[in-house]
Order: sequence, then structure tokens, then C-alpha cells
Amino acid sequence: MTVSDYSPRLIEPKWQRRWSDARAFEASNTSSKPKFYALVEFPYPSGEGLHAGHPRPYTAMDVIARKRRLQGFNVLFPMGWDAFGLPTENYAIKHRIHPRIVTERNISRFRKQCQSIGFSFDWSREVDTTSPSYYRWTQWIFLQLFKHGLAYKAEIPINYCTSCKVGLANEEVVGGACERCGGEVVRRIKKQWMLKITSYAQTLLDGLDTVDFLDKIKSQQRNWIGRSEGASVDFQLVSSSSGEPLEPLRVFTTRPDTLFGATYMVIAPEHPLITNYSNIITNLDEIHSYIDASSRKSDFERTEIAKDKTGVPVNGVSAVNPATGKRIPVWTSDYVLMGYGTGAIMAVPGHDERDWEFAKRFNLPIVEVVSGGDVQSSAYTDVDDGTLVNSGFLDGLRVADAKRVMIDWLSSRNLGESKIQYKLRDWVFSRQRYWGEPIPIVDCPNCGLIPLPEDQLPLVLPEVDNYLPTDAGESPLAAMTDWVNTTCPHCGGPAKRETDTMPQWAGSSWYFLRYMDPYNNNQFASKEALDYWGMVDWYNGGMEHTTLHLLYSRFWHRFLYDIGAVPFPEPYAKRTSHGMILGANGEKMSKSRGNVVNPDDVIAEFGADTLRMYEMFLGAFDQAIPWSTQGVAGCRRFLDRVWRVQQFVVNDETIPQKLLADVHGCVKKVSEDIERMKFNTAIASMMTLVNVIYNEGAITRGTLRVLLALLNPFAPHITEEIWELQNLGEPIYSRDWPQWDPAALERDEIEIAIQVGGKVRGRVTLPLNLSKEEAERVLPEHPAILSAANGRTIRKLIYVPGRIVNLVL
RNA sequence: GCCGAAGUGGCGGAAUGGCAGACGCCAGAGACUUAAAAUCUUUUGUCCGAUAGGGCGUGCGGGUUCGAGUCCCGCCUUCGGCACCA
Repeated sequence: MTVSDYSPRLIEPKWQRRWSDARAFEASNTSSKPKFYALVEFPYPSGEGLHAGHPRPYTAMDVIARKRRLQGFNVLFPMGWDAFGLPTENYAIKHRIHPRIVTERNISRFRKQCQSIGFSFDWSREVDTTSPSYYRWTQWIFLQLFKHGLAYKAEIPINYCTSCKVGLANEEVVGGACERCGGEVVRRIKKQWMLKITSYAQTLLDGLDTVDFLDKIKSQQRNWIGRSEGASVDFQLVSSSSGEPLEPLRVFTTRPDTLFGATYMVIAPEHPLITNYSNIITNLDEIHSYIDASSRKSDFERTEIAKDKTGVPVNGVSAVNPATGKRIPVWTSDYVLMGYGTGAIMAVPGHDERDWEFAKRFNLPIVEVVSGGDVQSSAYTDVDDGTLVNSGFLDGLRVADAKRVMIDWLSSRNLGESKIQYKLRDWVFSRQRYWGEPIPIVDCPNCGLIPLPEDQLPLVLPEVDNYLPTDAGESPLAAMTDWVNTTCPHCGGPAKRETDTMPQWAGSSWYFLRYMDPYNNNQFASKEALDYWGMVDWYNGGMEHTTLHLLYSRFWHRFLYDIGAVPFPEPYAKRTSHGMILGANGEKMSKSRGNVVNPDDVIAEFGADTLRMYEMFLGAFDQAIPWSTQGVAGCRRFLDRVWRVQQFVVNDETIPQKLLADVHGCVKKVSEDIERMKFNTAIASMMTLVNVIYNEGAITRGTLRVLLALLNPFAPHITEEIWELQNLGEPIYSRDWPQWDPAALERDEIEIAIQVGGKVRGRVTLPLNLSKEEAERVLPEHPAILSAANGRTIRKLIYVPGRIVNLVL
């Protein structure tokens, strides 16, 4: 038969309409089928629209979702918009348009683009974090956090972006610069809303053992939470002149075994000790000028000049080493950070590199307490191989034992105890910006911070004239006196609303729950919906969100679990991640580099199915790969070949054994590779099958069915169209995933290689069930073996059934 | 410095310890065509060789093994993350 040309321009919109009309991909909250919840990170709808990187994770999960539907699952595969955020606000400021309008415009562009690629999202469940019916529940969750003491306001030094004029979470500071705009970040003292994620440090760590995340994701989260085991130790402070005892100074150390080697102490420049004892400190001027100098450094500068230690002694105050009983000096230096541990350390220069450098720089005594190195020339830090010396009752013990003995000794004297310390810090939750969720708190001069009653939610963003933050660093909402001035929900007296808004991470911390029940006006999701859908079965997203979104949403979710609002403790059963798509020049795609590929252009030239195929074929899914226009053309060529397979269709259904094995082998390969996210090799195997069909010049209708069903999740439009043209029945999306028959893959005999000393020297066809014993009897006489041996004596013959014959001559 | 991933043709990349380079791109040859494009067939790691065949080949150096891209030891390089975290 003759076949008309493959025309994606015509068939793609046709099938997109059909799917939509048939509600083919809408999930049901009441289904007898097993459920499967597939999730991709919802995008920030920027003004630029989708770029070539977006479709990669979406197509991957679309392939999985479509396969699961064919496998008989009730699949929830939703999409939404993480639409609060700075770029929209900046655009609104520049062009004097309300961010709401910008957001709506961007969303409709993104939605249209996603639909043109043929993703099987359930559009009936779309969510938008900026819609009041959505952020009402973001505010509700915040109120629960507040009521449980996990949201608090604190005057703390924060990372402040001088360009965005907002406070940033530690996670948002990248190399000393603002994660979003690249602007300079300085430290500033400001009263900010904080979320106590640190209370969940251990829970978040333990939860990782219960979920199926890629190892690199788990290790990055563990790293970020940064648990370390050690001891807290109190050092008695005394007045240097009178010897009069002062308050004890508490430190955290991971090396309590080295306590006898602590020859001085160092406190952070911000440590309260300096103010507390200003009356007895004798060099206050010197100290203050040091504090002043170091506070002017940003965090970035502080670490940049890490090589050269600076510091000044705190004269007038001394500490007593509890192990030796000796008086040791107290110093202040910015290599000790106020934000970790207690902001003070015991310095053991013999066995800590930083302390060693500091001691050398300022001529402080270095004492060896663990043998094995030369502490005068460098710090000896090995903990596995060393014995305690110069340490009284610890002498002769190994480091690990000495730690235990010292902790026992300290706790029995009430001088210290074992302690676990985390690097994780509380989450700075305030933004001095307009385009975010208002924080539903009222500040009353009489009652303090009062939560808005829940029936007053959502607290809707008011209209303002100007979206710029004030020069004082206040949110633009602060200028809205009508809105700010309110009454206290508690006493009814005059009070002021909080004018900071929430960070972008708020709305994305729970959005997967809203998809389960997006129109519920009474709860963020009903108990039935939560019970039915449960954990997200498979969540794919970017590595860049591992310590931000992924950690934050696990924290919120675990909190919701603890207050009984959700029935399962971890949100995501499985988490995978994709590699970035780079520009053709191997660099990150960006407007400034001019290497951005717009999916619309690819669709216009080649079609959506080609775009999808190429995104899945270009390489290993978890690796960054440069875009190649020629590679795209190759995928289009493959689809053209699939289209022309129609000319080979025969009515005879008998298939030769060899071809049968190829077909079943392909079903197995594609089925298994999709589960492992080895999309490139799944496609390669389908290409091979099509090549075989071309060589045969014939394909049965049964084989065509199998081929189209396997290819359908990758290229859904063309496969449905051929299916329809060939009258193969109800559309593929309503059918079953093909099964493979292991029996069809079995062969009686197989050709294997003959190696001589590991080098291939011949081939031999043998029965597959030839046993080892039989082989050792028969093979030395086999002509193919004798020819490979080429007259030399066979000293040893290794036969691996179905694999190899190796001769040692 | 620490944690993680990776290094294979001209290119993107395949290979449960068992035939390295599947599949695709690029390039070459042929068929079809007045011609070109498209399509179909075919060649394509590298060196020696007319062929048969052989040598060399998975970042580098060792090792284990009948057999190593794969496992072990020691390096080098690249990328991602963390970093004065006591």
C-alpha cells in the first residue's frame, strides 16, 4: 500500500484534542485500580516560557505515567505553577504592571506549551500558588507551625541581598552571592520570621532511611543537616587579676579525648561574653575595633581569607581547663562562628589544623596529647590510629576509647555531657517583598504576636501602588497603612499586620497534597483523598533543589504528620533526578549566552513526538548533555521510518521464530529500561526492532500492535494515529502494556566466542543446555576449538554456558 | 580540604567479570533520479597488510583473574555539592 506523509502538524493537535475531550488522563479519587502518583516539580512560570530543559523531566515522568496507565493503574500525574517570586515582581516594577497580570500571562503561555508537547497531565487538577484559594492553606499551615512554636520572630544576623533588598535563607546564598540575582550578600541584623527546622534535624535524617531516594540525594541531605557527635564541656571562667570565678563558658567539641591538650579558648566576635564582662576586660578598645573590622566582612570574605588567621586576646578573663586545672587564655577570632555550636571553642592546636595555625600565628603553646605525629610541624588529626599521651587518666587509650572515658569523667563531675550537633540552621522565612503570601500574624502592643483566626483566611494581598521595597528594607506592604492598621484578634485594640511575606519555598512545600483534592474549600485536602493517594510514588526533580525545596517540603510534611493533618510521615516514596540540558556549545543554556533552544521551534520544525524522543534519547537521563540539532533530525528520521512501517503490514499472523525473539526481547528491554530510567537504551532497542522489520520487509498486525504500544509513551501522537489508520481498535491509551513471553526468548543453541588467553580467536555454535562436564569432554575435540588452538596443546579449557569458551594453551 | 559522580571512536553514548564501541549523529560508497533532495542498501576505532590475517586500543601506573571498560591499590583530570562547622 502507499502511505501518505507523516505530518505531525496535523495529527498532534488532533490527538491532543481527543485526549482532552475523552478526559483520558484525569485521575479518579475513587477507583478500584491500584493508585500511582507520579510527580514532577511544578515550574516557575517565567516570562521566557519553556526552554529545552523543561521537557526532559516532564517527558520522562510522562513516559512512566503513560506506561503505568497501560499497566492498569489509576495514575495521578498533575501540573501546576509555583508562581510567586522575584522575577515576576521585578518585571512588574519595571513595566508597571500588576504581578497578577504578568503571572496569568506567563501561566497561560506555559500551559499552552506543555499541552503542545502532549504531556498526559491531569489538567483538571492544576494548582497555582498565587491564587488565594491555594495560599489560604499555605497560610493555614504557617499558623499551625506558629501555634506549635515552630515559627518565631528573632533579631538575627541575616544574609541580606543588596540588590533584591531581601533577607535570604542560608540555602539561597551561593558562593557569597544571591542565588537568584547574583547580587552581593551582606550580613545585617533584622527582625525576621524563622522556622525551626532544626527541631526536625534528626527526624529528617532518620526519615531518609525509610525512602527510596538516589544515594547522592540522600548523602547531600545528610551532608547539609551535618550531624556530628561529640560533647559539650564547661570551662570555668575566672577574672585574670583576682582569680574570682565567673560564669562557665560552654563549648562543643568532637574531640573530648584531647581535652588535656586544650591550651587556649576562642570565642566568636559576636559572643555575648564580651559585653557581659566589659567591666573586667582590660583591652576593650582593641577588641571592639576587631569586632568592627570582622563585622564589615561578608561571610564570603570571611571564608575567602580563611588562610590567614586573625584575632585578639580577651584580656582580663581566663578559663580553667577542667582536665589539667590550668588557667588558659581566652581569645576572640572570626574563625569561630557564632552560628554553630555555642560560638566558642576549646582550642587544641596539636590536633586541629585551624587551632594549630592560630597558635603558630600568635605563639600559643602546642601540646601533644595523641601520639603518632609531630605536633610542632603540623596538627596530627588522625583519629583511627593514635594513642593518648600527656593526658593523665587517658594515657595509653585509643582515641575512640578516650572519647568515651572523658565523656563519662565529665558527666560524673557535671562538667559536660555527650552532645550531638547539627550544621542545619533555622529557615529564614521572611521576605521584604510584595509578591508572596502575606504572613497572617498581627502584632499587638498589648498581646504580642497574635495569629489571625483561621476563619479570616485567606489573608489576601492588598493592591499597592508601588511594588518596590522601601529603602529602609521594609516590604512595600508597609506603606499600605489602611491594610497594616488593624485590630488585635485577641483584645480588639489597635494593632499592626505583619508586612513581610513568605519566601517562594512556602507554596511548593506542600503543593503535592493539594493536587489530591484541589477544590476543597474546607481543608487543604480531605482525609479520604489523603488516605487514597498517600505518598507520592515517584518524584523526579533537579539536584539543585535537594537542600532547598526537597528538604523544606519534607520538614513541612513531617510536621503535618506530627499534628495529625496527614496520615503518612514522609511525602515522597522515591526521588530521582535528571541532568541538565546544555546548549549546543556545551555551556548552560541562557539568554546571555545566546544558546537557548525553544521547544516551540523544535515542534514547528519536527513535531512534538520528535522533541520527546530526542529529549529521551540524547543520553543517560541523569547526566548533563549538550543539545544537538542533528541528533533531533535523527529522531525525526526514526519516526518517519516507523510511519512507513505501515507499508509492510501483512495479514498473515505467523512470525518466524527469530523475529518473535526480537519482538519479545524488545518488550522486555523497553519495559525494564523505563523502570530504570534508561530511556536512551529503550529507544535504541525499538530502533533495532524497526531495522529488523525493514530487513524482513514485512510486519504482522500483532507485531505492529506491540511496537506501537511500546513506543506510545514516548511518541503518543504518531502511535495513536497509525493505530487508527490500521484499524487496530480502541485507542492505545485505553489498552494494556505488552507482556513478554520468556519462552519466546529461549533458543536451543547459541553462537559464542572462543577466546585464547582472553582474545577472541573464533566462534562456535553450541546447544544452550550443554553442561559443563559434557563440554569439557566434547569441546577439546571440536573442530572450531582445534582451529582456534592452531595445533598448540590446550592446557585448560574454561566453558561458561551461553557465554564463552576460553582456552589456555 | 571533605562528600558525590564521571573519564570509552570525529561526536552523543552502549556493554549482570565473558565477542568493547549497541543505537544514533557525522562522513564515505552504491541504487533510484535528467539532476538534486528525500528514501533504500552498504562501509565506518586505529595501525600494518592487496587479501587472508595480525598488532594496538575504554584517563595514567600497578595488581587480582583463564578472562578486566567493569573488581582491588596508588595517581591524574573534569563536573556537581559542602566548606575556618570545632
